[in-house]
Amino acid sequence: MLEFPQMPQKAAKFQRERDVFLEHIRRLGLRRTEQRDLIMETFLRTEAHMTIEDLHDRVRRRDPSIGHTTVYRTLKLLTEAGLAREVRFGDNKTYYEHHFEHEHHDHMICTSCGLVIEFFSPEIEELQDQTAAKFGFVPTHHSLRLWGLCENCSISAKDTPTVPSGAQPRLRVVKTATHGT
Amino acid sequence: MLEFPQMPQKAAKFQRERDVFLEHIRRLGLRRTEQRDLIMETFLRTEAHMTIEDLHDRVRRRDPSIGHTTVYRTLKLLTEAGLAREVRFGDNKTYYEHHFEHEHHDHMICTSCGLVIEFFSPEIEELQDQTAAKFGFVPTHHSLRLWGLCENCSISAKDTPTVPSGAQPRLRVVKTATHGT
DNA sequence: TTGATTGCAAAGCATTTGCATGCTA
DNA sequence: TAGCATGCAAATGCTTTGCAATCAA
Repeated sequence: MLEFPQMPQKAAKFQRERDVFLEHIRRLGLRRTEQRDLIMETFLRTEAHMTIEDLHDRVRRRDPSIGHTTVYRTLKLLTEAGLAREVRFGDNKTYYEHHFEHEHHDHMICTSCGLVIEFFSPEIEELQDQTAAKFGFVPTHHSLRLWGLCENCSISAKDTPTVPSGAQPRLRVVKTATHGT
Repeated sequence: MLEFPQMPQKAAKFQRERDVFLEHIRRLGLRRTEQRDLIMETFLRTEAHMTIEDLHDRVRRRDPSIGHTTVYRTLKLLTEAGLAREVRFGDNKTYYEHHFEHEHHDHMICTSCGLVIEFFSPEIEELQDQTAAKFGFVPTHHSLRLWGLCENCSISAKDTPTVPSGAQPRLRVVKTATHGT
């Protein structure tokens, strides 16, 4: 069981997420297993975008016998249940982020350091709907990603006019900064 | 050589595109070959989003000996030269679209019939920049995709409350409808 | 003549599937 | 006890790489 000392609201949220997962499994006539519990718990306690491989590594620290197939299958269940969401940042990797009781948001990805900023703009959402309406299009969901340089990297770039560049940066930091305009 | 009877402006554009490609190849110290010419020409004359496999099929109608590897490599050159652009519509396939002298645009994808609508909204672009600026983020490029039902499919859905659904639709139509608000 | 290009086969990757064994309910 | 779950190995599907033969400049 996940423990959140001094963080009762996180513990409560985990309870709700676990209930959603167990209910999803029950509804499909599936079974609760130690592996699924461990994978769910590990996913929920990790506050970052992570790939399947990241998650598999973390899970194996607690149970080295778990295979990657089970991680794939469980992450699919978590996604179906609304606890996880797939995201892609253009580096040909599939990342997963927490989705339960998370507001919809979009992403800015720093192509220099890999920082990912989550943001939300009600104005952009509104304009998307208006634009879609002009084509008689009824949107159900969307994806907006901005690539560029984050504040730190654009300052560095100013200091060093010659862009070092070279290898693609590994996405490594996640800064959650959701707010309206 | 591509021929465009009664369409002198298309012929002229093809000239410019071919020049860009040849110049790109020359600049890199590479060589002009029949295969590259044929692939470029086939790509340029096809007015649709196409996968590598689509393009390979078309190319083979004129020269069955061309291998898929060469198509991959040439499409990479075309992309570098600014004539092609990779796009993804969420069906796990990589599509390529014409990019040369095309205005930037985004996509709406009908999840029922596969129609792809290209659109452009200066207001959305402006708001993206403003939103990025709030985070000190300097965007270089972006991707916005809206999924939902196109006009025809949302009308059909009204007539038939029970959505047939089932298999994922194959993206099959491209309607170019670029305009501002 | 030099070195880039080609097409085949094979290798890589990420993800999925088949299947015998193991384990929930 | 029935049949879902697991983990391995193998199969996919897409893309890239190694390499010998070929060809452009």
